[in-house]
Amino acid sequence: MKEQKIPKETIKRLPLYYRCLNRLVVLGKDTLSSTELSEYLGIKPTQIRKDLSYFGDFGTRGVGYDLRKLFKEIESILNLERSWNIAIAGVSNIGCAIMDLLDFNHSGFNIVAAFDSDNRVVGSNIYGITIQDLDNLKECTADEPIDIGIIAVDPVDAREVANCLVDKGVKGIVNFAPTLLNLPKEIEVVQMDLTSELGWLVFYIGHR
Amino acid sequence: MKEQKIPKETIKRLPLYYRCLNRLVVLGKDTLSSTELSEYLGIKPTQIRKDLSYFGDFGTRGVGYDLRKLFKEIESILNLERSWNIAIAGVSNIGCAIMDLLDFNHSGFNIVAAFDSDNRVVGSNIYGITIQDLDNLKECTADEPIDIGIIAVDPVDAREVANCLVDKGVKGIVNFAPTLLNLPKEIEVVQMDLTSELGWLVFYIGHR
DNA sequence: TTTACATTGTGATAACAAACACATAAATTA
DNA sequence: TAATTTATGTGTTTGTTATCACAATGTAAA
Ligand SMILES: NC(=O)c1ccc[n+]([C@@H]2O[C@H](COP(=O)([O-])OP(=O)(O)OC[C@H]3O[C@@H](n4cnc5c(N)ncnc54)[C@H](O)[C@@H]3O)[C@@H](O)[C@H]2O)c1
Ligand SMILES: NC(=O)c1ccc[n+]([C@@H]2O[C@H](COP(=O)([O-])OP(=O)(O)OC[C@H]3O[C@@H](n4cnc5c(N)ncnc54)[C@H](O)[C@@H]3O)[C@@H](O)[C@H]2O)c1
Repeated sequence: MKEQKIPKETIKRLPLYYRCLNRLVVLGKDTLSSTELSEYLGIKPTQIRKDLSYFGDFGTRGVGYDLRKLFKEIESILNLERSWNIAIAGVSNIGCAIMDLLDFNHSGFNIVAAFDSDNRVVGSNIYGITIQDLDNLKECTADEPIDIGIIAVDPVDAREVANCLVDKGVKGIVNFAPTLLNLPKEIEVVQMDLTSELGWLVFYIGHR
Repeated sequence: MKEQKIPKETIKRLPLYYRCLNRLVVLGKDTLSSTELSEYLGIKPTQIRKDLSYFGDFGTRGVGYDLRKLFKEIESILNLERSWNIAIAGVSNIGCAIMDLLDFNHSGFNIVAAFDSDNRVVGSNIYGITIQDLDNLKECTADEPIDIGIIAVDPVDAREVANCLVDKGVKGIVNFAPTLLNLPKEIEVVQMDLTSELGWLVFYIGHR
């Protein structure tokens, strides 16, 4: 291992390794080779080893990796040892699906607040979280800091909501609305955009 | 313009250009420079010009691009002139959100079938589509071919459903379940995976 | 018509990422 | 204990993508 700039693509693969390892731990496996992992993930073993080597020498030559140890290492690299507070804006289909997903997985991502502008849902309780009015987002002084905001509101409202979330101090945003957000560059933004994905998908499907 | 391999990253940006252009057309704009588009999208103007130049000379030097013409060109490149038939598997939160989104946008993506295994929803009608039992997916001889399948079922069922969809002849799959699909390589797969995205997001948020 | 200016298209270069070849080291076998 | 096998870690090479510099070409003003 050598100090070196770590490719973004490497970081993006780590969560895949992490989840796969997690499942194998649950299945009671002990040791794992890069070749075996590569068969599960469809990622070449040399790629996996190179990715891991940016962070340390986790394996044993001739043997492979200690599954639990490697899992813990990746957990630590990704900052998944601590838990992260999440606020959800827009508690309709997508918003509920996410509350469902994160609550069920108790994955270290805690939903600490949920907001909606629809009076019919404000005040109701989902998974132990009381849905607040969006104005509360603007004004509330949260007990716990919110680390990440997830936007699942109507596309026309996404930008305003994003700005509110940034004002509240979130460091990252996941945006399900097909709306480009113009945020300070220190805020990490993940755009989950079905229509765009379909767009490039049909390019490739059509060219065969 | 010259015959040349087109970067995948270029293809992935085209839908962003496409949507932005669409909005500007609606706003009644006529002409657009790469610099202006770059301000909307946060993509460098040279990048935009290079991307477009793989497909032809669409602009006029000193002037810019004819908005409508460029829009039509990109539509044609991405194969969005024709419409695409989509089947949805799993009509719960995510499935409904997608039916909602695609139905509302009438975007050239037509939902022609929807499947679920839950007897309580099978037979009910959403947006004019009757939810069918998953067994129907295995047996039905569809009137219209299904081009793309969207998977929004429970993670443990995703693989089986994916195989059914492939048997039915889909050329591409969008998978919302956090499950890796092992499909023939000629099937294009888009993995929409919130947990993985959160994984790499917190890496970067944590390292500041 | 000439000059100044705006904007595109592209070859060349730089930055980034993946793949490869092989040195290294542990385990197993003879 | 030597030879063989297995599997990691990494410097080098190859491939891909972004950026840059600038020639080409159009518009508008002098
Ligand atoms: N990325 C994807 O895969 C994908 C798929 C489907 C839909 N979407 C998008 O996700 C978003 C949510 O879709 P949906 O079907 O779950 O929701 P929806 O469109 O049914 O409703 C949006 C919800 O947000 C609330 N809302 C609207 N404005 C708000 C505001 N300013 N503050 C707080 N809450 C507000 C509404 O009251 C409603 O509950 C939409 O933008 C949609 O286009 C994305
Ligand atoms: N990518 C993301 O952003 C994201 C976010 C939230 C949830 N998810 C995932 O999306 C999927 C759907 O989540 P949800 O909350 O909409 O649904 P859900 O988990 O509430 O229910 C799944 C639906 O699929 C149906 N189903 C289950 N097995 C099926 C089968 N074999 N054939 C047909 N239908 C079947 C069920 O009857 C139910 O209607 C889950 O896998 C979830 O983990 C993804």
